[in-house]
Amino acid sequence: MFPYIYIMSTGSHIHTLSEENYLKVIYHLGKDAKVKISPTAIAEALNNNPASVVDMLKKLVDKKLILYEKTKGVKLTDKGKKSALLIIRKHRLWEVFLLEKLEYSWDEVHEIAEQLEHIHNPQLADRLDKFLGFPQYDPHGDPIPSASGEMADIYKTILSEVTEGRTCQVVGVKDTSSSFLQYLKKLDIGIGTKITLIEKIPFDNSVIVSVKNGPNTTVSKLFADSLLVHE
Amino acid sequence: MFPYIYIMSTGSHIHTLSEENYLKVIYHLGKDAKVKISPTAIAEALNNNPASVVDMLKKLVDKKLILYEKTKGVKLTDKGKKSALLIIRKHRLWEVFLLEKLEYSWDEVHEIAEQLEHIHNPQLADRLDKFLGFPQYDPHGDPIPSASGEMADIYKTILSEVTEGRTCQVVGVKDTSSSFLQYLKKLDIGIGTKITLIEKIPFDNSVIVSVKNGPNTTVSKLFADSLLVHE
DNA sequence: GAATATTTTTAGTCTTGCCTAATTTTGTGG
DNA sequence: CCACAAAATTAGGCAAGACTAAAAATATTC
Ligand SMILES: [Mn+2]
Ligand SMILES: [Mn+2]
Ligand SMILES: [Mn+2]
Ligand SMILES: [Mn+2]
Repeated sequence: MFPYIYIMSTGSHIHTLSEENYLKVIYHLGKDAKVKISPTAIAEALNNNPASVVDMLKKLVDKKLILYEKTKGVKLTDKGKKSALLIIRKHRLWEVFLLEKLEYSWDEVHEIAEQLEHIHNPQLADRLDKFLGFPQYDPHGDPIPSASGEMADIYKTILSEVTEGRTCQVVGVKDTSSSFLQYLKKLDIGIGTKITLIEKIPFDNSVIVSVKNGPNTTVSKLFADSLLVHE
Repeated sequence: MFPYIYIMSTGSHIHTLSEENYLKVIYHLGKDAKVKISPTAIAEALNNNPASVVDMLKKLVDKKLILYEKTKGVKLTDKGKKSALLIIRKHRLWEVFLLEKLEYSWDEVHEIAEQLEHIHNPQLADRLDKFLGFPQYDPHGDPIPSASGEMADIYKTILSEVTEGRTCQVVGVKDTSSSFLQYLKKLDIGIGTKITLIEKIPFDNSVIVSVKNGPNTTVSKLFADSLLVHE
Protein backbone atom coordinates (compact mmCIF):
# COMPACT_ATOMS: atom_id res chain seq x y z
CA MET A 1 0.00 0.00 0.00
CA PHE A 2 2.74 2.48 0.78
CA PRO A 3 5.95 0.97 -0.53
CA TYR A 4 8.78 3.14 -1.71
CA ILE A 5 9.30 2.38 -5.33
CA TYR A 6 12.05 4.14 -7.15
CA ILE A 7 12.33 3.98 -10.87
CA MET A 8 15.97 4.32 -11.74
CA SER A 9 16.69 6.43 -14.75
CA THR A 10 19.70 5.55 -16.82
CA GLY A 11 22.87 5.76 -14.81
CA SER A 12 21.21 7.34 -11.82
CA HIS A 13 21.45 5.26 -8.69
CA ILE A 14 19.81 5.70 -5.36
CA HIS A 15 22.04 5.94 -2.37
CA THR A 16 21.15 5.77 1.29
CA LEU A 17 20.81 8.96 3.26
CA SER A 18 24.06 8.19 5.00
CA GLU A 19 25.95 7.53 1.78
CA GLU A 20 24.68 10.80 0.35
CA ASN A 21 25.91 12.73 3.34
CA TYR A 22 29.34 11.17 3.01
CA LEU A 23 29.52 12.00 -0.68
CA LYS A 24 28.58 15.59 -0.04
CA VAL A 25 31.11 16.02 2.75
CA ILE A 26 33.86 14.44 0.66
CA TYR A 27 33.02 16.77 -2.20
CA HIS A 28 33.16 19.83 0.02
CA LEU A 29 36.41 18.80 1.65
CA GLY A 30 37.91 18.27 -1.78
CA LYS A 31 36.90 21.73 -2.99
CA ASP A 32 38.46 23.59 -0.12
CA ALA A 33 42.08 22.97 -0.96
CA LYS A 34 44.33 20.17 -1.99
CA VAL A 35 44.41 18.95 1.58
CA LYS A 36 44.39 15.18 1.93
CA ILE A 37 40.89 13.94 2.63
CA SER A 38 41.39 11.59 5.54
CA PRO A 39 38.99 9.53 7.65
CA THR A 40 39.67 11.94 10.49
CA ALA A 41 38.69 14.97 8.41
CA ILE A 42 35.51 13.28 7.23
CA ALA A 43 34.62 12.21 10.75
CA GLU A 44 35.05 15.76 11.95
CA ALA A 45 32.82 17.14 9.22
CA LEU A 46 30.13 14.52 9.86
CA ASN A 47 30.47 14.81 13.59
CA ASN A 48 31.07 11.12 13.97
CA ASN A 49 33.91 8.68 14.53
CA PRO A 50 36.91 7.81 12.28
CA ALA A 51 36.18 4.12 12.84
CA SER A 52 32.66 4.61 11.47
CA VAL A 53 34.09 6.49 8.53
CA VAL A 54 36.43 3.65 7.62
CA ASP A 55 33.47 1.26 7.56
CA MET A 56 31.59 3.49 5.18
CA LEU A 57 34.60 4.22 2.98
CA LYS A 58 34.82 0.51 2.26
CA LYS A 59 31.22 0.48 1.12
CA LEU A 60 31.73 3.53 -1.05
CA VAL A 61 34.78 1.93 -2.65
CA ASP A 62 32.74 -1.22 -3.37
CA LYS A 63 30.09 0.91 -5.00
CA LYS A 64 32.74 2.69 -7.06
CA LEU A 65 31.80 6.08 -5.68
CA ILE A 66 35.25 6.86 -4.31
CA LEU A 67 38.88 5.88 -4.73
CA TYR A 68 40.72 5.29 -1.50
CA GLU A 69 44.44 4.64 -1.26
CA LYS A 70 45.90 4.69 2.21
CA THR A 71 48.35 7.58 2.60
CA LYS A 72 46.82 9.24 -0.46
CA GLY A 73 43.38 9.79 0.98
CA VAL A 74 39.92 9.77 -0.53
CA LYS A 75 38.90 10.98 -3.98
CA LEU A 76 35.47 10.90 -5.60
CA THR A 77 35.14 8.93 -8.81
CA ASP A 78 33.26 10.58 -11.67
CA LYS A 79 30.20 8.65 -10.57
CA GLY A 80 30.63 9.82 -6.97
CA LYS A 81 31.19 13.40 -8.03
CA LYS A 82 28.09 13.37 -10.17
CA SER A 83 26.02 12.12 -7.26
CA ALA A 84 27.51 14.69 -4.89
CA LEU A 85 26.79 17.53 -7.29
CA LEU A 86 23.17 16.47 -7.68
CA ILE A 87 22.72 16.50 -3.92
CA ILE A 88 24.30 19.95 -3.70
CA ARG A 89 22.14 21.12 -6.59
CA LYS A 90 19.00 19.96 -4.81
CA HIS A 91 20.14 21.42 -1.50
CA ARG A 92 20.70 24.87 -2.95
CA LEU A 93 17.57 24.89 -5.09
CA TRP A 94 15.45 23.95 -2.08
CA GLU A 95 17.12 26.73 -0.11
CA VAL A 96 16.05 29.22 -2.74
CA PHE A 97 12.55 27.78 -2.65
CA LEU A 98 12.31 28.05 1.12
CA LEU A 99 13.55 31.62 1.11
CA GLU A 100 11.67 32.98 -1.87
CA LYS A 101 8.43 31.04 -1.77
CA LEU A 102 7.94 30.06 1.85
CA GLU A 103 9.46 33.22 3.32
CA TYR A 104 11.96 31.50 5.56
CA SER A 105 14.96 33.63 6.46
CA TRP A 106 18.51 33.13 5.23
CA ASP A 107 19.56 31.34 8.38
CA GLU A 108 16.61 28.94 8.59
CA VAL A 109 16.81 27.41 5.16
CA HIS A 110 19.92 25.29 5.52
CA GLU A 111 18.60 22.91 8.14
CA ILE A 112 15.45 22.13 6.16
CA ALA A 113 17.38 21.80 2.89
CA GLU A 114 19.57 19.28 4.68
CA GLN A 115 16.51 17.03 4.68
CA LEU A 116 15.03 18.03 1.33
CA GLU A 117 18.27 17.33 -0.55
CA HIS A 118 17.61 13.61 -0.04
CA ILE A 119 14.24 13.49 -1.82
CA HIS A 120 14.58 11.27 -4.85
CA ASN A 121 12.84 11.71 -8.17
CA PRO A 122 14.38 11.78 -11.62
CA GLN A 123 12.82 15.10 -12.66
CA LEU A 124 12.62 16.87 -9.34
CA ALA A 125 15.72 19.06 -9.46
CA ASP A 126 15.07 20.23 -13.00
CA ARG A 127 11.43 21.05 -12.36
CA LEU A 128 12.26 22.92 -9.21
CA ASP A 129 14.98 24.79 -11.08
CA LYS A 130 12.53 25.83 -13.76
CA PHE A 131 9.86 26.79 -11.23
CA LEU A 132 12.35 29.05 -9.44
CA GLY A 133 13.41 30.71 -12.69
CA PHE A 134 16.83 29.05 -12.96
CA PRO A 135 18.56 30.79 -10.07
CA GLN A 136 22.35 30.91 -10.26
CA TYR A 137 23.13 31.27 -6.55
CA ASP A 138 21.68 30.03 -3.29
CA PRO A 139 20.80 32.37 -0.40
CA HIS A 140 24.34 32.15 0.93
CA GLY A 141 25.90 33.19 -2.33
CA ASP A 142 27.03 29.74 -3.34
CA PRO A 143 26.58 28.74 -6.98
CA ILE A 144 23.96 26.16 -7.93
CA PRO A 145 25.34 23.30 -10.04
CA SER A 146 23.67 22.94 -13.44
CA ALA A 147 21.64 19.93 -14.48
CA SER A 148 24.74 18.56 -16.17
CA GLY A 149 26.78 19.00 -13.02
CA GLU A 150 28.69 22.12 -13.87
CA MET A 151 29.15 24.67 -11.16
CA ALA A 152 30.18 28.27 -11.62
CA ASP A 153 33.16 29.49 -9.69
CA ILE A 154 32.45 31.67 -6.76
CA TYR A 155 33.47 35.21 -7.48
CA LYS A 156 31.56 36.68 -4.61
CA THR A 157 32.94 39.59 -2.66
CA ILE A 158 31.46 42.04 -0.23
CA LEU A 159 29.70 45.12 -1.51
CA SER A 160 32.37 47.40 -0.03
CA GLU A 161 34.98 45.83 -2.32
CA VAL A 162 33.14 46.65 -5.54
CA THR A 163 34.79 49.25 -7.79
CA GLU A 164 33.11 52.66 -8.03
CA GLY A 165 30.79 52.84 -10.99
CA ARG A 166 30.30 49.12 -11.39
CA THR A 167 27.08 47.19 -11.05
CA CYS A 168 26.95 43.95 -9.08
CA GLN A 169 24.36 41.39 -8.19
CA VAL A 170 23.44 40.26 -4.69
CA VAL A 171 24.30 36.61 -4.15
CA GLY A 172 24.01 36.26 -0.39
CA VAL A 173 24.59 37.64 3.06
CA LYS A 174 27.36 37.31 5.60
CA ASP A 175 25.19 38.45 8.49
CA THR A 176 21.95 36.62 9.12
CA SER A 177 20.66 38.67 12.04
CA SER A 178 17.03 39.61 11.72
CA SER A 179 17.86 43.32 12.04
CA PHE A 180 20.03 43.09 8.94
CA LEU A 181 17.51 41.00 7.05
CA GLN A 182 14.71 43.39 7.89
CA TYR A 183 16.81 46.30 6.71
CA LEU A 184 17.41 44.46 3.44
CA LYS A 185 13.70 43.95 3.03
CA LYS A 186 13.09 47.64 3.63
CA LEU A 187 15.63 48.50 0.94
CA ASP A 188 13.96 45.97 -1.38
CA ILE A 189 17.17 43.99 -1.71
CA GLY A 190 17.07 40.22 -2.21
CA ILE A 191 19.00 37.54 -4.06
CA GLY A 192 19.72 38.64 -7.59
CA THR A 193 19.05 42.32 -6.95
CA LYS A 194 21.29 44.58 -9.05
CA ILE A 195 23.18 47.25 -7.16
CA THR A 196 25.37 49.93 -8.70
CA LEU A 197 28.14 51.30 -6.54
CA ILE A 198 28.06 55.05 -7.09
CA GLU A 199 30.65 56.34 -4.69
CA LYS A 200 32.69 55.46 -1.62
CA ILE A 201 32.95 58.12 1.07
CA PRO A 202 36.46 58.10 2.55
CA PHE A 203 35.43 59.81 5.80
CA ASP A 204 33.54 56.90 7.34
CA ASN A 205 33.76 54.36 4.50
CA SER A 206 30.05 54.57 3.91
CA VAL A 207 28.93 53.81 0.38
CA ILE A 208 26.46 55.44 -1.98
CA VAL A 209 24.58 52.92 -4.08
CA SER A 210 21.69 52.69 -6.49
CA VAL A 211 19.39 49.73 -6.00
CA LYS A 212 17.79 48.44 -9.21
CA ASN A 213 18.83 51.67 -10.94
CA GLY A 214 16.67 53.55 -8.48
CA PRO A 215 17.57 56.71 -6.56
CA ASN A 216 20.89 56.92 -4.73
CA THR A 217 21.00 55.67 -1.16
CA THR A 218 23.81 55.77 1.37
CA VAL A 219 24.64 52.68 3.38
CA SER A 220 27.14 52.17 6.17
CA LYS A 221 30.43 50.31 5.94
CA LEU A 222 28.98 47.67 8.25
CA PHE A 223 26.14 47.19 5.80
CA ALA A 224 28.43 47.06 2.77
CA ASP A 225 30.64 44.52 4.51
CA SER A 226 27.70 42.22 5.23
CA LEU A 227 26.32 41.91 1.73
CA LEU A 228 27.79 39.32 -0.63
CA VAL A 229 27.77 40.28 -4.28
CA HIS A 230 28.98 39.04 -7.61
CA GLU A 231 30.38 41.58 -10.07
CA MET B 1 29.15 20.54 10.33
CA PHE B 2 26.02 18.87 9.05
CA PRO B 3 24.18 17.58 12.08
CA TYR B 4 20.42 17.31 12.12
CA ILE B 5 19.17 19.56 14.84
CA TYR B 6 15.50 19.68 15.50
CA ILE B 7 13.97 22.27 17.73
CA MET B 8 10.91 20.75 19.27
CA SER B 9 7.98 23.05 19.52
CA THR B 10 5.62 22.51 22.40
CA GLY B 11 4.13 19.09 22.34
CA SER B 12 5.45 18.25 18.92
CA HIS B 13 7.79 15.29 18.89
CA ILE B 14 9.90 13.93 16.14
CA HIS B 15 9.30 10.35 15.14
CA THR B 16 11.37 8.10 12.96
CA LEU B 17 10.40 7.58 9.35
CA SER B 18 9.21 4.11 10.20
CA GLU B 19 7.13 5.23 13.15
CA GLU B 20 5.49 7.88 10.99
CA ASN B 21 4.55 5.33 8.37
CA TYR B 22 2.98 3.12 11.01
CA LEU B 23 0.98 6.02 12.44
CA LYS B 24 -0.29 6.97 9.03
CA VAL B 25 -1.31 3.42 8.15
CA ILE B 26 -3.04 2.95 11.48
CA TYR B 27 -4.93 6.18 10.96
CA HIS B 28 -6.07 5.15 7.50
CA LEU B 29 -7.12 1.69 8.60
CA GLY B 30 -9.13 3.26 11.42
CA LYS B 31 -10.96 5.62 9.07
CA ASP B 32 -12.13 2.97 6.67
CA ALA B 33 -14.58 1.21 8.93
CA LYS B 34 -14.88 -0.09 12.44
CA VAL B 35 -12.84 -3.11 11.49
CA LYS B 36 -10.39 -4.24 14.16
CA ILE B 37 -6.93 -2.94 13.43
CA SER B 38 -4.78 -6.02 13.79
CA PRO B 39 -1.07 -6.65 13.33
CA THR B 40 -1.94 -8.61 10.23
CA ALA B 41 -3.88 -5.73 8.72
CA ILE B 42 -1.05 -3.32 9.43
CA ALA B 43 1.54 -5.70 8.02
CA GLU B 44 -0.48 -6.02 4.86
CA ALA B 45 -0.76 -2.25 4.46
CA LEU B 46 2.94 -1.73 5.10
CA ASN B 47 3.92 -4.69 3.00
CA ASN B 48 5.88 -6.23 5.81
CA ASN B 49 5.59 -8.97 8.41
CA PRO B 50 3.17 -9.31 11.37
CA ALA B 51 6.11 -10.16 13.62
CA SER B 52 7.79 -6.88 12.67
CA VAL B 53 4.54 -5.07 13.35
CA VAL B 54 4.29 -6.48 16.85
CA ASP B 55 7.81 -5.21 17.58
CA MET B 56 6.88 -1.73 16.47
CA LEU B 57 3.52 -1.72 18.23
CA LYS B 58 5.37 -2.20 21.52
CA LYS B 59 7.49 0.85 20.80
CA LEU B 60 4.46 2.91 19.85
CA VAL B 61 2.71 1.89 23.07
CA ASP B 62 5.79 2.90 25.07
CA LYS B 63 5.75 6.28 23.37
CA LYS B 64 2.05 6.63 24.13
CA LEU B 65 1.15 6.98 20.47
CA ILE B 66 -1.23 4.03 20.43
CA LEU B 67 -3.32 1.90 22.74
CA TYR B 68 -3.07 -1.79 22.15
CA GLU B 69 -5.18 -4.39 23.84
CA LYS B 70 -4.94 -7.90 22.48
CA THR B 71 -8.26 -9.00 21.00
CA LYS B 72 -9.37 -5.37 20.84
CA GLY B 73 -6.75 -4.20 18.37
CA VAL B 74 -4.88 -0.96 17.91
CA LYS B 75 -6.18 2.55 18.49
CA LEU B 76 -4.34 5.84 18.14
CA THR B 77 -4.08 8.01 21.25
CA ASP B 78 -4.83 11.71 20.84
CA LYS B 79 -1.11 12.27 20.56
CA GLY B 80 -0.78 9.57 17.91
CA LYS B 81 -3.75 10.88 15.98
CA LYS B 82 -2.36 14.38 15.99
CA SER B 83 0.94 13.14 14.60
CA ALA B 84 -0.80 11.06 11.94
CA LEU B 85 -2.90 14.00 10.82
CA LEU B 86 0.14 16.23 10.50
CA ILE B 87 1.81 13.66 8.26
CA ILE B 88 -1.31 13.37 6.13
CA ARG B 89 -1.56 17.18 6.00
CA LYS B 90 1.99 17.45 4.76
CA HIS B 91 1.53 14.61 2.29
CA ARG B 92 -1.51 16.19 0.69
CA LEU B 93 -0.10 19.72 0.67
CA TRP B 94 3.07 18.51 -1.04
CA GLU B 95 0.92 16.70 -3.59
CA VAL B 96 -0.81 19.96 -4.43
CA PHE B 97 2.57 21.66 -4.68
CA LEU B 98 3.97 19.03 -7.01
CA LEU B 99 0.91 19.15 -9.24
CA GLU B 100 0.31 22.88 -9.35
CA LYS B 101 3.81 24.31 -9.14
CA LEU B 102 6.08 21.64 -10.54
CA GLU B 103 3.64 20.38 -13.15
CA TYR B 104 3.75 16.74 -12.17
CA SER B 105 0.69 14.78 -13.16
CA TRP B 106 -1.96 13.43 -10.81
CA ASP B 107 -0.46 9.97 -10.77
CA GLU B 108 3.16 11.00 -10.17
CA VAL B 109 2.69 13.10 -7.06
CA HIS B 110 1.91 10.40 -4.52
CA GLU B 111 5.24 8.64 -4.63
CA ILE B 112 7.21 11.85 -4.14
CA ALA B 113 4.86 13.06 -1.39
CA GLU B 114 5.51 9.77 0.35
CA GLN B 115 9.03 11.07 0.90
CA LEU B 116 8.23 14.75 1.42
CA GLU B 117 5.68 14.03 4.17
CA HIS B 118 8.60 13.15 6.45
CA ILE B 119 10.39 16.50 6.26
CA HIS B 120 10.38 18.04 9.71
CA ASN B 121 10.11 21.72 10.54
CA PRO B 122 7.70 23.40 12.90
CA GLN B 123 6.39 25.95 10.41
CA LEU B 124 6.68 24.00 7.20
CA ALA B 125 3.12 22.74 6.75
CA ASP B 126 1.56 26.09 7.54
CA ARG B 127 3.86 28.02 5.24
CA LEU B 128 3.31 25.60 2.42
CA ASP B 129 -0.44 25.80 3.05
CA LYS B 130 -0.34 29.59 2.79
CA PHE B 131 1.88 29.52 -0.29
CA LEU B 132 -0.56 27.21 -2.04
CA GLY B 133 -3.52 29.41 -1.12
CA PHE B 134 -5.01 27.13 1.53
CA PRO B 135 -6.23 24.33 -0.72
CA GLN B 136 -9.02 22.19 0.69
CA TYR B 137 -8.42 19.02 -1.31
CA ASP B 138 -5.46 17.13 -2.67
CA PRO B 139 -5.20 16.07 -6.32
CA HIS B 140 -7.06 12.84 -5.59
CA GLY B 141 -9.99 14.64 -4.02
CA ASP B 142 -9.05 13.85 -0.44
CA PRO B 143 -9.49 16.63 2.12
CA ILE B 144 -6.41 18.29 3.60
CA PRO B 145 -6.42 18.35 7.42
CA SER B 146 -6.28 21.85 8.89
CA ALA B 147 -3.41 23.13 11.00
CA SER B 148 -5.38 22.18 14.09
CA GLY B 149 -5.92 18.67 12.81
CA GLU B 150 -9.48 18.90 11.60
CA MET B 151 -10.35 17.21 8.39
CA ALA B 152 -13.42 17.82 6.27
CA ASP B 153 -15.54 14.85 5.38
CA ILE B 154 -15.30 13.63 1.88
CA TYR B 155 -18.42 14.44 -0.04
CA LYS B 156 -16.91 13.82 -3.41
CA THR B 157 -18.94 12.29 -6.21
CA ILE B 158 -18.46 12.00 -9.94
CA LEU B 159 -19.52 14.84 -12.19
CA SER B 160 -22.23 12.72 -13.78
CA GLU B 161 -24.00 12.44 -10.41
CA VAL B 162 -24.35 16.19 -9.93
CA THR B 163 -27.90 17.58 -10.08
CA GLU B 164 -28.83 19.68 -13.11
CA GLY B 165 -28.37 23.36 -12.47
CA ARG B 166 -25.93 22.95 -9.57
CA THR B 167 -22.35 24.15 -9.44
CA CYS B 168 -19.62 21.90 -8.11
CA GLN B 169 -15.91 22.12 -7.58
CA VAL B 170 -13.31 19.75 -8.97
CA VAL B 171 -11.52 17.88 -6.20
CA GLY B 172 -9.74 15.12 -8.10
CA VAL B 173 -9.73 12.57 -10.85
CA LYS B 174 -10.57 8.88 -11.04
CA ASP B 175 -8.67 8.33 -14.25
CA THR B 176 -5.03 9.36 -14.38
CA SER B 177 -4.28 8.48 -17.97
CA SER B 178 -2.37 11.16 -19.80
CA SER B 179 -5.06 11.38 -22.47
CA PHE B 180 -7.61 12.33 -19.82
CA LEU B 181 -5.24 14.74 -18.10
CA GLN B 182 -4.37 16.42 -21.36
CA TYR B 183 -8.04 16.81 -22.19
CA LEU B 184 -8.57 18.42 -18.77
CA LYS B 185 -5.77 20.84 -19.50
CA LYS B 186 -7.32 21.70 -22.83
CA LEU B 187 -10.63 22.42 -21.10
CA ASP B 188 -8.75 24.51 -18.49
CA ILE B 189 -9.98 22.30 -15.66
CA GLY B 190 -7.84 21.75 -12.58
CA ILE B 191 -8.28 21.27 -8.85
CA GLY B 192 -10.78 23.77 -7.48
CA THR B 193 -12.24 24.66 -10.86
CA LYS B 194 -15.95 25.45 -10.61
CA ILE B 195 -18.18 23.61 -13.00
CA THR B 196 -21.93 24.15 -13.43
CA LEU B 197 -23.93 21.20 -14.67
CA ILE B 198 -26.31 22.66 -17.22
CA GLU B 199 -28.06 19.62 -18.61
CA LYS B 200 -27.85 15.85 -18.91
CA ILE B 201 -28.65 14.38 -22.30
CA PRO B 202 -30.61 11.13 -21.87
CA PHE B 203 -29.72 9.78 -25.32
CA ASP B 204 -26.04 9.00 -24.63
CA ASN B 205 -25.73 10.32 -21.08
CA SER B 206 -23.43 13.07 -22.20
CA VAL B 207 -23.46 16.20 -20.11
CA ILE B 208 -23.55 19.89 -20.90
CA VAL B 209 -21.46 21.94 -18.50
CA SER B 210 -20.15 25.44 -18.03
CA VAL B 211 -16.55 25.68 -16.87
CA LYS B 212 -15.82 28.72 -14.70
CA ASN B 213 -19.11 30.25 -15.83
CA GLY B 214 -17.80 30.21 -19.36
CA PRO B 215 -19.62 29.03 -22.51
CA ASN B 216 -21.45 25.71 -22.49
CA THR B 217 -19.49 22.65 -23.47
CA THR B 218 -20.61 19.07 -23.92
CA VAL B 219 -18.63 16.25 -22.41
CA SER B 220 -19.11 12.50 -22.66
CA LYS B 221 -20.41 10.19 -19.96
CA LEU B 222 -16.94 8.63 -19.73
CA PHE B 223 -15.55 12.07 -19.04
CA ALA B 224 -18.21 12.92 -16.47
CA ASP B 225 -17.62 9.61 -14.71
CA SER B 226 -13.89 10.24 -14.41
CA LEU B 227 -14.00 13.62 -12.74
CA LEU B 228 -14.36 13.81 -8.96
CA VAL B 229 -16.26 16.82 -7.68
CA HIS B 230 -17.59 18.25 -4.49
CA GLU B 231 -21.00 19.93 -4.56
C1' DG C 1 67.37 6.01 12.81
C1' DA C 2 65.10 5.26 17.08
C1' DA C 3 61.44 7.10 20.06
C1' DT C 4 57.22 9.14 20.31
C1' DA C 5 52.95 11.01 18.70
C1' DT C 6 49.25 10.71 15.52
C1' DT C 7 46.34 8.47 12.40
C1' DT C 8 44.19 4.52 10.65
C1' DT C 9 42.34 0.16 11.05
C1' DT C 10 40.45 -3.85 13.37
C1' DA C 11 37.57 -6.16 16.78
C1' DG C 12 33.73 -6.42 19.25
C1' DT C 13 29.02 -4.06 20.60
C1' DC C 14 24.78 -1.65 20.23
C1' DT C 15 20.21 -0.01 18.28
C1' DT C 16 16.73 0.10 14.76
C1' DG C 17 13.84 -2.23 11.94
C1' DC C 18 13.24 -5.90 9.48
C1' DC C 19 13.13 -11.27 8.70
C1' DT C 20 11.87 -16.66 9.40
C1' DA C 21 10.48 -20.36 12.20
C1' DA C 22 8.40 -22.02 16.20
C1' DT C 23 5.07 -21.46 19.76
C1' DT C 24 1.09 -19.77 21.98
C1' DT C 25 -3.30 -17.74 21.94
C1' DT C 26 -7.75 -17.01 19.99
C1' DG C 27 -11.68 -18.16 17.18
C1' DT C 28 -14.93 -21.50 14.97
C1' DG C 29 -17.59 -25.62 13.46
C1' DG C 30 -19.33 -29.70 14.98
C1' DC D 1 -16.29 -28.96 24.88
C1' DC D 2 -13.07 -30.50 21.28
C1' DA D 3 -10.53 -30.25 17.14
C1' DC D 4 -8.63 -27.45 13.96
C1' DA D 5 -7.52 -23.09 11.64
C1' DA D 6 -6.03 -18.53 11.89
C1' DA D 7 -3.77 -14.87 14.19
C1' DA D 8 -0.51 -13.14 17.46
C1' DT D 9 3.59 -13.55 19.80
C1' DT D 10 8.21 -15.06 20.97
C1' DA D 11 12.84 -16.46 19.88
C1' DG D 12 16.68 -15.99 17.29
C1' DG D 13 19.05 -13.57 13.40
C1' DC D 14 20.57 -10.20 10.00
C1' DA D 15 22.15 -5.71 7.80
C1' DA D 16 23.05 -0.84 8.27
C1' DG D 17 25.36 2.47 10.63
C1' DA D 18 26.95 4.04 14.55
C1' DC D 19 30.34 3.49 18.98
C1' DT D 20 34.58 2.28 22.19
C1' DA D 21 38.83 0.22 22.96
C1' DA D 22 42.86 -1.88 21.27
C1' DA D 23 46.24 -2.77 17.73
C1' DA D 24 48.77 -1.52 13.67
C1' DA D 25 50.60 1.68 10.52
C1' DT D 26 52.47 6.35 9.57
C1' DA D 27 54.55 10.68 10.71
C1' DT D 28 57.38 13.57 13.50
C1' DT D 29 61.03 14.75 16.22
C1' DC D 30 65.32 14.52 18.38
MN1 LIG E 1 22.96 25.06 2.99
MN1 LIG F 1 21.99 15.85 4.23
MN1 LIG G 1 -1.03 10.40 -1.83
MN1 LIG H 1 5.73 7.79 4.07
